Amino acid sequence: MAKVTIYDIAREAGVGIGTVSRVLNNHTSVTPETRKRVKEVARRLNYQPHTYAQRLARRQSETISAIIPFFTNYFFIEVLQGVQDRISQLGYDLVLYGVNNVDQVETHLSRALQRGKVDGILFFSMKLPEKIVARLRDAKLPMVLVDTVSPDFDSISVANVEGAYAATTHLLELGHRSVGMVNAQLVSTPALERLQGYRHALESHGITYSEGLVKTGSSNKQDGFNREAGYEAMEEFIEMGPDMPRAFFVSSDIQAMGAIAALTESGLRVPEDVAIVGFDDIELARHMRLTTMRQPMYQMGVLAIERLVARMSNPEMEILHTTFSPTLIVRESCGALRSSEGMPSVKSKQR
Amino acid sequence: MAKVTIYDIAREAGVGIGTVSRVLNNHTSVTPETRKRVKEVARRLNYQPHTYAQRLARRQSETISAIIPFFTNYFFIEVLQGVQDRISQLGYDLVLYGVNNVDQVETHLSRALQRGKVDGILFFSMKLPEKIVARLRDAKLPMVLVDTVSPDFDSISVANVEGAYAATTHLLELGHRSVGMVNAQLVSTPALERLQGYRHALESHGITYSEGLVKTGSSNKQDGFNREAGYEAMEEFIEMGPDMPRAFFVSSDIQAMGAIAALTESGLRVPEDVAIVGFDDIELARHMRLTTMRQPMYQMGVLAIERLVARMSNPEMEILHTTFSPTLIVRESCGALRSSEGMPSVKSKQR
DNA sequence: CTGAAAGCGCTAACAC
DNA sequence: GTGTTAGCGCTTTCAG
Repeated sequence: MAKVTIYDIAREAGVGIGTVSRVLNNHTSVTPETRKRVKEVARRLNYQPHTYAQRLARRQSETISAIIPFFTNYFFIEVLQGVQDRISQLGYDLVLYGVNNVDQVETHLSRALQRGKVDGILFFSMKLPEKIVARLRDAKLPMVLVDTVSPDFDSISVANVEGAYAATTHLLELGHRSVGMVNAQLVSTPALERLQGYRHALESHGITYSEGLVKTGSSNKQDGFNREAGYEAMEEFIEMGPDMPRAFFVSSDIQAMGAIAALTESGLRVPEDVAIVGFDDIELARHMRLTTMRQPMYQMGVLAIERLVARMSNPEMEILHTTFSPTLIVRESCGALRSSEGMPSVKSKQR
Repeated sequence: MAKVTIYDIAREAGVGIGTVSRVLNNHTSVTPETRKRVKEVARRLNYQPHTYAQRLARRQSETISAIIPFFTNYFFIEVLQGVQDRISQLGYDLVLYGVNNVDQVETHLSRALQRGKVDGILFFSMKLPEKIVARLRDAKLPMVLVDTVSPDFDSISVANVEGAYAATTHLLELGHRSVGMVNAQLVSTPALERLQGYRHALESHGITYSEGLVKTGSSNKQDGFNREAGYEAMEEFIEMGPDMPRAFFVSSDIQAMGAIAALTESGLRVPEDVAIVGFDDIELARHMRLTTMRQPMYQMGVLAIERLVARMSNPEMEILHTTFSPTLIVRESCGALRSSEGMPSVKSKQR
């Protein structure tokens, strides 16, 4: 590999390195003529600037890091696409710190905090370790939170209350008077907020909220946002027998998968016997024809980068919290669509 | 943020910067005493080395980049976990270039090739642009291919022939004499190899291979590895009427999803009427109870990094191609499990 | 406009 | 052992 430096160019073009630097960085005040000559030589020599020499001299890294839990799966992958697209348009590099378990959060954050390494951080879907907050603040490193919130930093998230309200309302407007909820553990903020939205929807339709109609299941992996928990919760509902609601708002699509499995195994059909609305719109949801609340993941990623860049260029900017409204995606699981085909599930046809 | 440099430390500790550098880099030949003192001061001043100054001086980036198609979704996410875990153990940074469409491949590759930027590249699941090969070779930048192959570079991939053979054999051993295949476009190497394995399996069981029993569908997005193509292919089979095979090897899980939908919509049940075996073991497969060939994705990621690091430290090393054997995961879609046992519980199906 | 020179912060070769 | 001195390759004053 040619190890061409600006000195080589300077020599060849018969100018000083300062001038070379100027034309390469599109600075003003260089004669069109010399500019042309330098550019010409640079191309001929196949010059490439050395990334780290630039970063050192410019005192900025032109890179952004993302600390992201791998286990959120589809959500993160979609958001990441938005992040990636925007970031590369802006000419930044993305260094990824994927977190497989909570212990890695601190390690990775520390690395990202290494002096000069990154110009900004995106922190995803996890609660920010308290001990880090202080370090972060006096490191003065711009950071924006995605899918999680803290008063100290900018954030991009989803309107959970509103989304749950819309989901529940949809079921109500379909004529259901008894709507249950399969929720995740209340230690999780999204779970809490979605419960709120569910409850509000009920009440503003003149229906009394009842604790007995909200179940969580015991599997607490990922705060209950998992398939088993959904399965277990629905099993409990099924045990209620005839009193069981015929419509459910489930706090995540992945739980809805479990819930539907439980239903199917008990000979209950979706949506003929039971209507389901989920939350997230993971890829699975489309295949399963699940009605659900979609989060604008790609846009969230794009905005996250834009917000971060904005803060980088103006650290004194007021802290901004943006929430996106999820959209109701009507498919078949809620029964709103009249369909002769039913749900294309392997199991639903086996019985 | 404290902008502490080794000069500050040197002054405070009453030594030269050389000495400071030595103790910080755990070099030999420093009196235990001064070593202790320097470390002490460094900690007190909360010193952090400047990443890019180090990289410039050391002439190595301690970072690896991955160029990876986002659209392979689940596969890539799993592999990435292995990559991430191993990479951070080794103390490297991962810069990610996610590709959303083919045009980005070259852009991203060029960026990764920027002088000094990375010590090595991981290139995933896509065919390497010819024009790049040359540049890559004389950039002398170590690169390993994952899930794709080229004679010029190390690679980690999956034994497609073998996997397809195993899948087909499984169906054959279940008693099926007529086994069809839903394949992807033959322009894709994996598709070609999987066809080979299918054919070999047939022939070594004394069954004549027939072209009429292999269908692809017309949707050519991602070389036919998509849901619609699977759906279309299966529709064609269904039109065969009574001559239609009752068992199918499908070249990817995502196609299998489409195929199953087509079957279900025609009133055919899986596995009672038709047996299906897929390939990949994406997350969806578990939920759909799809029998399939699992690729050891996490390990592939780990090995990819190890291979890359090996090559970085020894560029003259002979080029190595490693193929992993996929494992047959028996679930319900193939009919091997007796349905009289009832539906397995959700939990028992978890990995 | 442009050349020379002084850093950016660290590593490493070289004397003492 | 340890201080000194060159770089690493580029950006950015500062004179002219």
